[in-house]
Amino acid sequence: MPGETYLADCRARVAFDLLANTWNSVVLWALRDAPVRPGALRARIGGISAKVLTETLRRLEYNGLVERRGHPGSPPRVEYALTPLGRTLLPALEALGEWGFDHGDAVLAAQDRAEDRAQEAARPTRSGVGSRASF
Amino acid sequence: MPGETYLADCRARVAFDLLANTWNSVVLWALRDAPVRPGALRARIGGISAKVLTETLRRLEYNGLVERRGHPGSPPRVEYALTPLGRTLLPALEALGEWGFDHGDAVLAAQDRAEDRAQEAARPTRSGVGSRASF
DNA sequence: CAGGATCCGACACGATACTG
DNA sequence: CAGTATCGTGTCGGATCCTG
Repeated sequence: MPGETYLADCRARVAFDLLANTWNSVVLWALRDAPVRPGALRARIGGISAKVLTETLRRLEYNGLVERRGHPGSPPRVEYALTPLGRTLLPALEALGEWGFDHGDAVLAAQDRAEDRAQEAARPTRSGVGSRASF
Repeated sequence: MPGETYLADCRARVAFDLLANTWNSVVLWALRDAPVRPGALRARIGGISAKVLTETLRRLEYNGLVERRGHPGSPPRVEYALTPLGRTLLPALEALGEWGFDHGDAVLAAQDRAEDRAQEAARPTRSGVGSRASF
C-alpha cells in the first residue's frame, strides 16, 4: 500500500512524504552542518524526547538520509551524520527554512486572524485568550 | 542562514510544521498553477478522501496559504487558490518536488536495502515480499 | 458536487522507568 | 549517555452516510 499513489507527479511525493511528520525535517536541519551526538541533538532541538529522537533517526536511516557512526561502550560514543544522499536534500530544506524566516510571522498573523474570526463567530463578545491551535 | 541559536522555536519551524502532515504539501503542489475546484483536486491528487481534502484545505486556509472562492448554490461552484502568501512558498516547494524527481529512486532503493537487512536479520532464509513500510 | 457528521483504526508523539 | 520497553493520549487519515 505504500506505493500506489497515482498522482501525476509521483516522485515529488517521495520528498513530501519524507517531511510529512513532525521531526524528520527538524532533525535533518539540525544535522546540516556537521555530525552531532544524540545528546547534543536533543539539546539543540529542544522539546523532543529521547525516544522520539531515536525513532526519528532510525526512520531517517531507513530512508538513507542519515548514517549512524561509532559503537557503544562505556561511555557510549555515537554520532549521526547526513549521508551524501541526505546532503542533496539540504538546498531544498534551507529554502524551506529561509521561507520560514521570511514569512513565518505572516503565517502566525494569519493564524491569529483566523482564530479571531472563529471567536467572534461563536460569540459576539470578545474574550480571546490566545492559545493557538497546532495548525 | 548560518550560525543562529538553534531551534527550540526558530522561524524555520513554522515552515517545517506546515509540511508536517501527509497532505498539506501535496495540496499546495496541486494548486501551484491555478485555482482548482475540489472535485478536480481529488481527481488530480488521487488517493485522498473528500473529508481529508476539505480538512486539509481548511487547515491551509487557517494558515493563510489558501483562499476559498465562490459560494454554494445548485450546483455549488467553489474554487480554491493560493493566496499571495501561499505563492511565496512555491519556490521552496518546487525545490522539494524537484529533489523528489532527482533522488526519489535513491530513497526507494535505500528503503529496499534497509528492508532486506531487516529481513535477513530476522530470518536467515529469504522469503521477502516487498511491502514497504510507510517510512 | 460541496462538505458536514460519525465511527474507527493506526501510529506518531510524550513521559517514565530500566538496561549497558 | 545511548537506547529500549511500556503505557497512554491525541489526532491524522480513511470509509460511510447524509444534506443542500
